[in-house]
Amino acid sequence: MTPVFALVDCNNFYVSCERLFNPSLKHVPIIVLSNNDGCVIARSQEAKSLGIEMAIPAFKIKQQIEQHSLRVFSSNYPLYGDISSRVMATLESLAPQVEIYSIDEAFLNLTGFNLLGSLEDYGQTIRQTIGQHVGMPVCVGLAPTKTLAKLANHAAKKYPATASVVDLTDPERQRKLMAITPVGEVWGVGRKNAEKLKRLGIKTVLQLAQMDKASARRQFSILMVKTIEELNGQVRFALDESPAAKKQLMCSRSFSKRLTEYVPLREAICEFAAQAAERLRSGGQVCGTINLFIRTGACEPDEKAYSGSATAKLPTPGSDTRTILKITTDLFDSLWKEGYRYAKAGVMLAELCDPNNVQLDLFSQPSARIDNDGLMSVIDKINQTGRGKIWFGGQRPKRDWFMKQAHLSPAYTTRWDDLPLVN
DNA sequence: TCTGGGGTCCTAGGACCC
DNA sequence: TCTGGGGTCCTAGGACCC
Repeated sequence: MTPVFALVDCNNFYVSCERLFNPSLKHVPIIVLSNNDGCVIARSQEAKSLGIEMAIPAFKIKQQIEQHSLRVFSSNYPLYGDISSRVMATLESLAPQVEIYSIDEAFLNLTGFNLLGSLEDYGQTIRQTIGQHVGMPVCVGLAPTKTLAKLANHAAKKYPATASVVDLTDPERQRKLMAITPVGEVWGVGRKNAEKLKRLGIKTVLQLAQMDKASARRQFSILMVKTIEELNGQVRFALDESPAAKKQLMCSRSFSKRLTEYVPLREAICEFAAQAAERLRSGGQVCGTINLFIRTGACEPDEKAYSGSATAKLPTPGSDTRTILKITTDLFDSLWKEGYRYAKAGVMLAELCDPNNVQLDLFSQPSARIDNDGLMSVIDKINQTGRGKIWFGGQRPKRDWFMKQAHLSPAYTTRWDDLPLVN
């Protein structure tokens, strides 16, 4: 049976989320900024047409923002996350197998799925259903492999004549599309490898599909070979419905201003460590090691630069904020150096594992293995009803180093006070 | 003044073992 | 003392994704 994968990808996802509850934003140019209002991470079609580039720092386009009355938003992840889960829930009702690939896209496995009409009709059904249930515009690409489905989706976005759905199951159609698509558009071919491929004379996707696999293995990696095979219709990347457990978890931020004093930086680091620990517990995991990094700014060349990183092992894997804070602050004391202007820091929890599957220390007492006094779960429960109700001594949530969010929209769907009103 | 945050996988090279 | 081959494990760095 020929495999059929669909890739459903939301159009300008963050921008579309902002528009859902604010109709005045339709048809006007909008951009959404990264954390700290740093750079552009989403653009409406109108903003793209104005030539606003992806990932450009906001300060560089100040003039364009004023000139074209661009509407600017800070990223609002509680809102985007909630809209995302609604889109995914709708998709789960439309296909037998769904792999949530990112916040705004999902692969469906439609192999052998009994469709009433054509694949293209089903793509339109998906679009209409998500439009009706959530109000989110999406594009759908259909093909025998994930890599080709990605390509089909790209075409559905790029060419209006496709009505946002492209069925790329026909080999002749695959060839035609691959011949006019630059190689850098392929899923898995990034900027570096696209440049390298071009130097080898491979400029289109079709040329990559026809590349000699042995030569691809030599000059790139096994991933490039798999990508070539996928472009030729052979499934090398299967649908993954239940992604593997996380292996590491990070909480890091740039500060809204440089930190030069010991205490505020320590508070920030404690905050990151506590947040990371909370996420660790919410995933039902424990961690074996903790890594801390602190560093100065990268974009001020005349400033004294310092970047420090250190790792420590937990005596036994755990997820207790008290333990994690203690180790993190010890690491901080080993890294801290006076006289620098710190711009960013982060805490990474690694060697994550299932608490029931922990490799025991020969000499550890069972009671010391897992945080079992119940304190953490009580704190988590309380904090679930509103962030930052309870915190530990070293933390100072929402201090002035906290990220800049000058253009934040309301949390329409996740905070009672922000519910939109209908008059 | 101002350039995100959070992940995964692959490879090369070194240490160490037999 | 020198040399060879084969293997594992770990780490750092790089590339990719969104």
